[in-house]
Formats: sequence, C-alpha cells, structure tokens
Amino acid sequence: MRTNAITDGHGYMARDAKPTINDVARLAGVSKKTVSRVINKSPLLNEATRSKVEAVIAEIGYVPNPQARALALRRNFLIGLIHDNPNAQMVLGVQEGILETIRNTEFALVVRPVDRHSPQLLDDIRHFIEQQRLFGVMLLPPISENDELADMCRKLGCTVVRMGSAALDKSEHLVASNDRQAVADAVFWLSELGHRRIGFIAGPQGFRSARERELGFADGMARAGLPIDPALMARGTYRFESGLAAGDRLLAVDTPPTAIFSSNDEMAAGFLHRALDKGLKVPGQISIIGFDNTATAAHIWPPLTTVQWPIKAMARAAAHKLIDPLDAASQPSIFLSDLIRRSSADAPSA
Amino acid sequence: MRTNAITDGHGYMARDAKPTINDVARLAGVSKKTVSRVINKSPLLNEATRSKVEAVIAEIGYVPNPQARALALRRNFLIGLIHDNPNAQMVLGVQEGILETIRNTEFALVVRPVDRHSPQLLDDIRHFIEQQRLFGVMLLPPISENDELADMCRKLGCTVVRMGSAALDKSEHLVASNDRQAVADAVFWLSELGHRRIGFIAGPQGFRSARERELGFADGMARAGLPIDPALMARGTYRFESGLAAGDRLLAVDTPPTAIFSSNDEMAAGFLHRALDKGLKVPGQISIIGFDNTATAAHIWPPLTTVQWPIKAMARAAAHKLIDPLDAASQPSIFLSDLIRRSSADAPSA
DNA sequence: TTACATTTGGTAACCGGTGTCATATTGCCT
DNA sequence: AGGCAATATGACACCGGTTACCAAATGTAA
Repeated sequence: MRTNAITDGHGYMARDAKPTINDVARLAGVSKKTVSRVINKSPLLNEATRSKVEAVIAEIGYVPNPQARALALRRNFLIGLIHDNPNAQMVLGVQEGILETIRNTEFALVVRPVDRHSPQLLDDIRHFIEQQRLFGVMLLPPISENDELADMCRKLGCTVVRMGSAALDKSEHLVASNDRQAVADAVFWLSELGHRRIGFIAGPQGFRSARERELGFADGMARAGLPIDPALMARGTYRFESGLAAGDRLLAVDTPPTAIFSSNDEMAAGFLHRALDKGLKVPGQISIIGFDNTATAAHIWPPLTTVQWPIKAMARAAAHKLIDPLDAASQPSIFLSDLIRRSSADAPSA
Repeated sequence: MRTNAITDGHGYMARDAKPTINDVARLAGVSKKTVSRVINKSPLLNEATRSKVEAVIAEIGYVPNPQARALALRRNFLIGLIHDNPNAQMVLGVQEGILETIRNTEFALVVRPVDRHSPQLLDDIRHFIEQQRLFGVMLLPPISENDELADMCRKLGCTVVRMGSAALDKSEHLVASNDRQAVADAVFWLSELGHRRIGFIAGPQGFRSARERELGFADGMARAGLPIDPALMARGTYRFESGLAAGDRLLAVDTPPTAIFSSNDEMAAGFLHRALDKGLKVPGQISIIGFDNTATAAHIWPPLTTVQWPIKAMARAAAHKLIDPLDAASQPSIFLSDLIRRSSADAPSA
C-alpha cells in the first residue's frame, strides 16, 4: 500500500497523502493554531489540551511538513557543505560531525562537492544557494580560504562558517585548528628524541594551511635551538608524487636528515616510499612525520606517525555555530591537533 | 547590505526579501499565472509575453522558491544518501557522481551517514525521511543489503535505488557491479601469469559482496582448471587486522601460495604488511590483489593491484534512476569493474 | 456577419504551516 | 457582585508557488 496508482502531470507516482495539521486539528477538536502551538511547545497552553493533541499526533503519526514550515517562517533548515577536498576521510568525518550536532534538530545537510578550478565556481555556488535557499553554508579547506566566495555567500543571506587551518582575517565564524602550534610541538618532540638534522616538506604556496605549517616548523626548530638548513627544505604539491621527488632531493644531500616533517600524509607516504627504495631503515635512519592521519597513514609500512585534526569535534563546533545564533556570536574556536604516534618516527639510531 | 538588523522571533537575522513571483508579475505587467507558465516552459504562450517576462526575471534576479514549489506540487526535490560505509573514497565518489547528474536540475542531495549497528537504525531513518519528506533515497553498501530498510523506505513513499554488489532479489531499482565476474577475471589472470597455488581472503559472512566475491573466486579457479585448497582460504572482517591474521595463517602452510586474492584492499594491505614482515618478496614470492581501489592501495608499497568499481558511473546511473521515471522503469544496471594493475601482482619468480 | 474553435490571460482556491489579533474563559481582588 | 488581568483558544490572512476554471481576444470557416 505504498502509493496509489494515480500519476501526477510529471509522470511521478503520487505519494500517499500524509496527515496534515488540519487532520490533527479536526481529530483533536481544536484549531490548527492550537496544534501549531503544541508542535512549537508554546508555554501558554492548557495541559489537558496539549496532551489531547499529542495523543492524536502520536496516533495518526503526524509529522509537520518542513516545506510548509519553511515557507511560512520564511527561513529554512538546510545547511550546505561546500568542499573541494582531496581528503575523503576528512570530508566524511566532517559530515558525521555535523550530523551528530543536527541529528535531533530539523536541519538537514546538503552537500556540494565543487571544483576549485572551475571558472564558474562562484556562479555554480550562487545558483546552489539561491535555488535551495540555504540557511547557512559550511566551507571546508582548501576552498574555505577563498574570501571572495565567503563574501558572496554572506551577501546571499547565508550564515557562513569556515573551517580552516589558521586565523582567517575577519573575526568571523571560524573553526580552526592551530596547525602552527601542532607542527611546532611535533618538531620539538623530534628534537627531544635526539634529532638534529630535521627536514621539512612544505605544501603548495598559496595555501594557508601550508604557510601555517611552515611557520610551525620554524617555531619548533627555534624552540629546539636548531638551525634550518635550506638543503633540507622541499616544497611539494600535497600529492604522493611530490613526496617521491622530495625524497630524491633531500636524501641525496651530503649529510642527509635524520628526520623529516611532511606537511601532509600523502607526501610523507611518497617520501617514505623513496626512503625504503633507497634501502634506508625507517625509523632507524630516517624518521618521518606526516599530517592529516589519512587512512593511508595507518596502513603503510611502517605505520606513519602523524598529526591529526580533531575533525569530528571541529565539525560539531562548526555546526553549532551555524545553527545556534548565540554560539555564532562567540569567538572563533581554535582546536589543537593530536600527534598520533606510530612507528615511522623514533630516536635516531646512533 | 546583506541583512537588515531586524531579528525575527527566533533570534535569527531576517534575510533580505528576495523577489517573488508577484514582483515579477507586477513588473512585467502580467499575472502570476503567466509568470508561472514562463517558469515551467508552458508551450501555450505568446512569444512576446514570454520574452518580456524573462527579461524581468533576469533583471531582478528572480529565483523560484523551492519550498513554495514543493508545497504546491506536493512533492519535493530532495534525495537522500544513506550510507554506513567504511570506504570514504567510495562515498565521496558516489556523492560526486550523483551531483554530476543532478547539477542542472532542482534536486539537492541530502546525506545521512548512519550506524548499521544502532538499534534505532530504522527509526532514525524513518524519522529522517518523514521529517525531510524526501523524494527518494539511495542506499549504499553494505546497508543497501538491508531489505527491511529498503521496504520501509518504499512504504514511506520514497523511490529507492540501491547500489550493490550483486543481484539483490527483487527486480527493483538497482545499480550493481558484477563482482563475481570481476573477481573471476582477476583470478583467471593470475593463473595466466603462471600462478598455480592461489589463496583467497573472504569477507565477513552475511555480506552479499563477500559472497559474490567468493563465488567469483571459485569461478575463476574453475575456469583456470585449478583446485581450491582449503588451507589457502581465509575469512576476514574486511579490516586491516584480519588481513594480518590471514597472512599469519596462509603464509605458514607447508607449500605457501604464490598469489592471494583479498576481498578488499584493507585486508590486502594487512596481508601485504605481514608478507613483508616475513621477508617475502612482493610480487616475486607472493602476488597480491585487492578489491576497492582505496587511496591506501595506491600509496602502500608496493602499490596494490586491485579491482575497482566504476563508482562515479554507477552513481550517475543510480541518480538517473532516482529522478527519471522512465529510467526507473528499466532494468537493473549492472556494471563491470576494472582491474587496476599496479606492482603487487606479477608472474611468480620461478 | 455570425458562430465557433483556439489561444491567451486572469481569478480564486489551495498546498500546510505561521503570525496577528480578537475573543472566550478563568481566577483574583476589592 | 463587578471589574480586570491573565490565560487559553480561535478566526483569518499570509508565505510563494500551483492548479482549476473561466473570460477575453483572436483567428477561421460557414
């Protein structure tokens, strides 16, 4: 008894008619408005009336129509997740985090993967927001670094929350991780382990996350009182292959490094790959630390020590900022990442 | 000029008023109905009237309110993606595929990660569908194998499309990959390479995908005229650790296998890990093939040869089935997977 | 010229909720 | 008992689209 056989003008099956607020009102012998009050937990309601209406609601399985509500309230309950993210793990973690927050609300999460390099990027997103009349949007890195995009979303009337890796200029809705400090701590930890020659693989220029991690590396080396050797610095693209290339170069210097901090796991995996190719012992001869804690990090050999964003917690916080006006007014939330210690980094073997 | 400063009763900022169909009608000097006809591309319309209205629409940037439309049409344009999936790569691929299909439609994609083991699973999902009044839902494996869930969604008036790894009983909306044949082909390929002792790591019992892949293994061995040695068969949980365990057992037999087909990449990675631990040369002494082509597969060492679902194509097909009643009426779509040949499998070294 | 079909546009009601404001009921005080 | 506030409920218009139905304008044939 799922649908009746009548089709509408579009060829779609007509849906079973669901009970409406009118049905509830009629059955309970009250007005629509009273039912509406029950639904919205209005305080000025006779207890007897309330329970009578609630009984009817439960009996016929009434669920308010969100589209009608959205229309009447002139505000809807869709939040958009816009991302262009190479790290599937992270995107999914964010989706789960957001969902944990909105699970018992009337909000829903609408996703929109985009192509950062598309020339119609802005138009696409504008169309998306206007067409769906989004309540708010959440921007994930790296596209969260696009100020023009964030401005546009705001002009469109959306609440905007950005997840980032650093203090993005404006004192706006932001959920960030303090990459700089996390990297500094990790590098300092390497120095405590006894490493003196520590190399660094930077991410691509123009990414705020890449810049923050570079600064963190400098901080950590400074704190450890270690000099930065330009021969031990490489720049990659955040991709596996560029880690390979970094390995070629950094492992070929006269006095090679005993440890490497890579700005992300993919490059770390590439570097590791190359180190093993060259017959080096990891971590004996070369320690490696990555960033992101992707699935790969745990499954390569040896398992990669890496820095991990508290993604779900950040996503929960971001979702709160989005749907809770009080929270939104508060300061940016800055999270600190954890160092996941696995086997790819240890004290250098004498 | 994003919002005015007036807040509504809920403390949210009131949004800028967007132009409505009435504004368009007034400015164009026609009735609402005429504007509606233009929007819906009604054929019985004076060309001059149409262009006049279109000019106004373009000028003031009118976009129809989807909530109002949904209300009036008694049908909405939200499709839900319900999944409980360990493979982030795949979920994201599906999201992208669906989006490619619905990009220029008025549909939007609402995601709902769930916990397959939650006791309130059905209630949660029922609530989700009823609350959002979803038009249709797409179920991803492994939860797509839950018939009870699919039935419930249908009863709720949703179009249901399931992505699966095998012919799911009913002749319903289904987009599947032919895992059985893909595995058979891969195993046969191993035999062509010269392997005679081929082992198999099965997935957990109760998963259709696991069963299909087992059948595929048997098919491939039969086609190659090779016997199946029970000592070379293991069963895992689809997780890395169980691949490790399989390695412990399968590599300890008197005449160890020269090749292994693992029902997924994670277990393959675990098995590979263990093989390297034991000092085996891969692929020289032992070849390994996985399934899924996760990010890990490409980044472990040696890179894993693996079977890959044409995920985006499947997702596109599934989305079409969901939104296009004609397509929906057609047969299930069965896709064949590709074998991604990397370095973990090759001819056995004499 | 009239009768009639065909286009084209307008009016009103409705979808399922909401807000505003008026009204009915109750309790309390003098 | 009468007056008044506080509480509880209802009537009604409205959100922004849709369809159903009707009226006017136009074209066309007898």
